[in-house]
Amino acid sequence: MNAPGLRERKKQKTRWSIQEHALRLFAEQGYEATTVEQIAAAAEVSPSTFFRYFPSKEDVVVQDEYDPVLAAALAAAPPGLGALATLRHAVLAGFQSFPPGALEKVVERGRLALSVPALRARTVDNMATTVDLIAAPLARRAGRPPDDPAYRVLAGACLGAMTVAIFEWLGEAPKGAGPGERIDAALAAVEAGFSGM
Amino acid sequence: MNAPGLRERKKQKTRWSIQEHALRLFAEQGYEATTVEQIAAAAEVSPSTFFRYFPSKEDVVVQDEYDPVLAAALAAAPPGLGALATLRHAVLAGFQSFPPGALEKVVERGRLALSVPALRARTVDNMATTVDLIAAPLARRAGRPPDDPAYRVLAGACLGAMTVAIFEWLGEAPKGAGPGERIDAALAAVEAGFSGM
DNA sequence: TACCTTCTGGGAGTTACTCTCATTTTAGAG
DNA sequence: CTCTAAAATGAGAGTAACTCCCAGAAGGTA
Repeated sequence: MNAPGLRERKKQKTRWSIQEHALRLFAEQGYEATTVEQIAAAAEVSPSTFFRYFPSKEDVVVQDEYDPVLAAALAAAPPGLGALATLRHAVLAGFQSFPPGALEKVVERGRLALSVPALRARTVDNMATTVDLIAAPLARRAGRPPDDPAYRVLAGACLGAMTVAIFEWLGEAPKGAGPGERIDAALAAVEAGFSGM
Repeated sequence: MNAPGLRERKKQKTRWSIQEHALRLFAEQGYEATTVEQIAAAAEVSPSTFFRYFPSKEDVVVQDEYDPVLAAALAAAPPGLGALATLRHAVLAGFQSFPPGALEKVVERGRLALSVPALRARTVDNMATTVDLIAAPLARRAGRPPDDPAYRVLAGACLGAMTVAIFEWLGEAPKGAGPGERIDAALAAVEAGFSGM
């Protein structure tokens, strides 16, 4: 019944406008040198409205769009695989569900998040909260309680490896392997117990 | 020649006083409800002085005392071991160099850092910056360049596993295995490639 | 048209943090 | 002990992120 009404469309537009202007200003002047007031002025809203759309200045950059994707991919992974194989399968599937053009934006935001300490902290912390998201379904598949410490440790190790792989990729010139392959290689190394190192 | 002079001793005392009063107030009223002004007043210094000793309110709680310990232990580890075995050895040695009474304070600060989002983010981010610290000496031992991506991924995986193990330990009642054993078990699982899971 | 809900803007207030400058305190030399 | 240079402190003003509150505008409905 709901073709989203004018109200909803306007809100979407406002949100998008705030974010676009913010990222542009961050790129031009740097994150800390850009004030919320400037962003609000550029997006033609009041500072009050800015904080209604984003609870903090950091949230304009940092947001978890990948968690639901990963959760869905984990749920859809074929049965009968080990925990690490399941995760590898899900991560690859999740990456393939991404439109190819979206990568540039991800890279830009990622680089920003990497270079500004406050943003990096938030980003890494988000990953830490993803531990449950990964550990619970993997444990369930194995017939273990969803908060099984062993599976949480496994999830932590995989997230740590993936985080480093992504940061490594972001820190490079855009040649060489894409993020999907990097992450898969990292998980493969975990699966092998880093044998030979 | 240097029995630390009066000046240095006084500074140490001031620093300690600020931190003690801060942690007490945080425990009594909560982190966010405690203002820097209150801490400064309790420690009988001016707010200016507070910021001379701690660059931010967060830094009163979050600080890296373990990195140098771990670095030293890594340097002192016996040669001939694989990367993961070296790390396990170093971590255990590092823990054993801790006075046993220090644990309670670590636990208190750890619980605080775990429950306040801003502190948790800082804590986790600190761990992320430890990747180099671990990866470089391990890579060198293997005759690889210190920024070898494979060793950075290994370090990331180990840090992820250790972080989860510590958080798991902090979240529990103080029964059961201590932090050293937890971390060692986590690293053992990594070394085994989480076989059987 | 009239009404109700939701969104917006503006203003006042709090707090973390920075910078500057005058004053005090300490260390060491004569 | 005294004088001087260096270091530490305190006080004040200023900025920016955020919060709360309230009045008015815009969207949806009868």
